[in-house]
Amino acid sequence: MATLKDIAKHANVSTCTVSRYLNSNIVVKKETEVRIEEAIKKLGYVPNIIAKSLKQQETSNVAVILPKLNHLYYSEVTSGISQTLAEHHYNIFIYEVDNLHLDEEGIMNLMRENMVAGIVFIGLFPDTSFQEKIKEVFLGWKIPVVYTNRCIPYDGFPLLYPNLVKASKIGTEHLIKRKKEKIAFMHKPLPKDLLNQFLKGYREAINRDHEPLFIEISDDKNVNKEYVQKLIEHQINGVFVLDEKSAVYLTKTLAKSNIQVPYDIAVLSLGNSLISEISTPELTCVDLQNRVLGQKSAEIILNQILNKTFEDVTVLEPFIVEREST
Amino acid sequence: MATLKDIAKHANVSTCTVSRYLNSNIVVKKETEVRIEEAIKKLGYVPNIIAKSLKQQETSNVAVILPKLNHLYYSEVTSGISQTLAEHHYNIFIYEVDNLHLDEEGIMNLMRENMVAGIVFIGLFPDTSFQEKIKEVFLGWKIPVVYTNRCIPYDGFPLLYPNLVKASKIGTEHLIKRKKEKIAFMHKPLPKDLLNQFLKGYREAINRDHEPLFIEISDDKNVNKEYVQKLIEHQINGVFVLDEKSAVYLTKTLAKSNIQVPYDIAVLSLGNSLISEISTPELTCVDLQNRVLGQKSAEIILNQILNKTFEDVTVLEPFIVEREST
DNA sequence: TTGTAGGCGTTATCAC
DNA sequence: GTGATAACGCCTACAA
Repeated sequence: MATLKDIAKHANVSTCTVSRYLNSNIVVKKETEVRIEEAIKKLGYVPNIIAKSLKQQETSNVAVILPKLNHLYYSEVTSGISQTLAEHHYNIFIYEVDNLHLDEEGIMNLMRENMVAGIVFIGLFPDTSFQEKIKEVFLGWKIPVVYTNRCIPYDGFPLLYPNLVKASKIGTEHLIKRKKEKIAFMHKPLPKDLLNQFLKGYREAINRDHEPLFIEISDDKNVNKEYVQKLIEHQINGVFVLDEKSAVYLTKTLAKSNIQVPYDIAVLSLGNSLISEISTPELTCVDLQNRVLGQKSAEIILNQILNKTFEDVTVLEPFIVEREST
Repeated sequence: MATLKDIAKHANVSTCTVSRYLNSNIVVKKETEVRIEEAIKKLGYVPNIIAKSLKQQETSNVAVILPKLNHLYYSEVTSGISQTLAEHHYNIFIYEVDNLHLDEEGIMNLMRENMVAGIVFIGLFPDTSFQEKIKEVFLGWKIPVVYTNRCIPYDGFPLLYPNLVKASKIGTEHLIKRKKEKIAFMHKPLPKDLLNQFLKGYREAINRDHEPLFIEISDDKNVNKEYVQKLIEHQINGVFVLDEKSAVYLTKTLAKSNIQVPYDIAVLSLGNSLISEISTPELTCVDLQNRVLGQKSAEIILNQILNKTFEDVTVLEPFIVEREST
């Protein structure tokens, strides 16, 4: 494989002339340029980024760390990241933590070993011990970090997440607008602080004399008649479901119970992926702007790398996508 | 950041002792080991893979090149790749070609620049001009390559795909077993060679006096009543749909037309993602083993890297997953 | 068992 | 405008 040296020799100039020409650091004589270009073409020269990275002590690789890729949420966010990074000629490493068999320390060492230019954590590591590790990386080793989609208080490194309080609020308001005033919340097991945010938005929207009904779906189950029974008992006519898959299974179960969606009970889900779109009936939902989330995450990483300013906390505004289920 | 040199100095040994100790090339005196370990811990040493890669002229980064990540098919295959590669401590680069704004030459140069250890192409580049480029990379520059999920004749580089003829055959057979003998094929626009494979499997399964009905769905449309009308005209009672999303929209449209699935018309889709699972009714489908496809793709790359033997062509066997739509 | 030194392909600091 | 030379951090012959 041809190297810079080979090009230099072939073009009768020094390596540094070639290097500077390629990086547009200097203007070279037209004649020199021609000879260099010719040599590059003839020898099929391609620069070696590894050598460059070693010399410059920085790579153009950004790591994305997430639980799993084969999920519409994560792949959408990641695709957004990938899009923005590609525009700036950065490469993207994917790490699925479940596959890594590494503890937090191991993951961080992996990042350092590979000299990644930045790290995007997506919705991960609820425990605070890891936050300390991330802070260490961010503050100590000065690796740009973004924490995407964990709604935690600001703690020294940039955060980026959707406004969950508002998501919950506009979702609830939408149901109320559809004359569904007895509204239940359905959700898979969830950290308490998250749940509190949803509760807050819900409270802001709801009539104060309406007793909220929170229904937690076991992690090992889908929504079934048992859950629908609860809805009936409480004379619920609107349900806000915190994940799309559960929302789908809810509508399925309602249909089997001869309960009409949205006439008897309206269903609104959080998250607007293909799932909501293809469900029967198609689900009205709160769009959390997943792709934008990814794009902005990448932007914040890039701004850090390029020493530009960036927001400590970026909050995305959710919006309603109306379909058939409300 | 501490380097090997620092460790060596701190432990009062030479860099090469440390290096060889770390790479388990030699056994060192217990005492030396202790001193080295102590230095590593004290200085927080992490090896620099970039420098290592430069020296060894090889990286442990494998590139996955695909059209888009935010799709259940691609993300599932990629997750499989990621899983197997992670087990062998390889990193994975993701390149979404739509975002790259690079022609084939540009993509290949990117691979060389980054000195990737291998490349997995997933379902891409139907035109043969690019096949030539890939062959050049594979044979000329000796970068391990796998071509995943393009059912083309063997042409010098390893191929890996599901048995589409069989997929089509067992799908058709399943419909026949359910007493649905007037079977239509529905599909989005498709390269002719692919279509021929499906046709072949179909022919092997079907009664010879049954005239096949192929329905192509416009790229800009979902299945609608117009298509259902065709089914009725031809007295179809079973449909084999070549993509899950279309299958879902077909069942939706059938429901709206008061046609019962599976009683009046059975529907069977190709591909077993979450989409088939959550559709109403849940779709019987042909599982193409997407995750396994990814895993095996990674294995073939690894075998090439490690100079082990590997199959030129690997064909995966599809199987039926029975749900409610047949 | 351990040390010395050269080089992987680049860029950067000088000097000319 | 251009060139020589020294790094970047690691591995590895070869030497001791």
